[in-house]
Amino acid sequence: MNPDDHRQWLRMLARNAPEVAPDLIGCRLISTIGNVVTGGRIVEAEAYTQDDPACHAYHGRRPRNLSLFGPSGHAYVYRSYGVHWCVNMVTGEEGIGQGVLIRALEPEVGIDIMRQRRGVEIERLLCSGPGRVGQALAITGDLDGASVCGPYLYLYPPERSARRIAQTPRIGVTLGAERLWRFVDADSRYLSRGYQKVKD
DNA sequence: TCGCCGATGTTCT
DNA sequence: GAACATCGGCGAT
Repeated sequence: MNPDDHRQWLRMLARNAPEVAPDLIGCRLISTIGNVVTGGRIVEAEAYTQDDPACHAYHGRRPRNLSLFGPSGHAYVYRSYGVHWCVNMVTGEEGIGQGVLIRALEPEVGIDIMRQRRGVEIERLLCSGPGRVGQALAITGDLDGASVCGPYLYLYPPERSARRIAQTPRIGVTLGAERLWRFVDADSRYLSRGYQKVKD
């Protein structure tokens, strides 16, 4: 990416999460952990904002969520249910506390490595869920706050843009459930769950 | 296909 | 204590 494109890319991520999330659909997320390259296309993402009771920033800064208040263009990695590592893209102005949870990828790079890490053969189950994405890409708390411009995590713009994007309630969220901030590639086979079409 | 359960870090009441 | 931005395995339907 040339410097101008790079700056524009970072400005894209500095907008508010509900605007960034649909634009992340089709982007490529790559991890290079231990000299191994894995990743794929983002097909499912959810927005969380500071005034949203489901957001980890809602109750203010905590040791765990500091990176969510850091500069956009970085990752916020947290442990879910004490078991899984989930990755977010930090968005918005620095200090606000918002981001986009990456919920599913279409596997593209290092598929056999991801099979090993996941202990699963079926490609469809490699990255279809936030905990699965973390495991397949070997993302852990060590990457909390890491830049998405390397050297461990990379986020690339889509190479083609024509996608049908659907908008649904977020998965597993009770507080703030009325916000339709889950965005999916409507034609992808790799979603963590299907979606019901929202009435026009 | 569904629902329950266990694993278990962090924060809240 | 309980809830939670989860997942995989199990048994019942």
